[in-house]
Amino acid sequence: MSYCESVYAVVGQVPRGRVTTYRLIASALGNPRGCRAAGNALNRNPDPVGVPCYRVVKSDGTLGGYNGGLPEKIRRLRADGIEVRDNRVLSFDRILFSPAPLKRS
DNA sequence: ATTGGGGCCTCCG
DNA sequence: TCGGAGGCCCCAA
Repeated sequence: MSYCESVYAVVGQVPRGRVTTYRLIASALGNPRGCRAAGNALNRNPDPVGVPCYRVVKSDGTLGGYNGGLPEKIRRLRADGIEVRDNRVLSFDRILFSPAPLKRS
């Protein structure tokens, strides 16, 4: 399983109404420094339906980027009941989700 | 609030 | 195969 695929697998763990960060994803895969690589993987998200990459934000709670455009990312988050203001997720510390470590094969 | 430097991975020549 | 560029980042100044 490629790095990209494992990234998608981890993102799949994030429940509705919660968010996670690029950093946490990289950590779950065993390397906290791979955060940028994780972002790179999500950038070319092959399956926007099965992989809700809009639930992934920066480690400081700001939104980060989105292939479909930020407005779209915000809309999707709101649809999940998450409030966004000034490019930042509200109550970030309360809805932050830490993915379980994933073993790579 | 900005900025520069660092590090991980994938794609393309 | 090898090398370089770039990406939805992070953190210390």
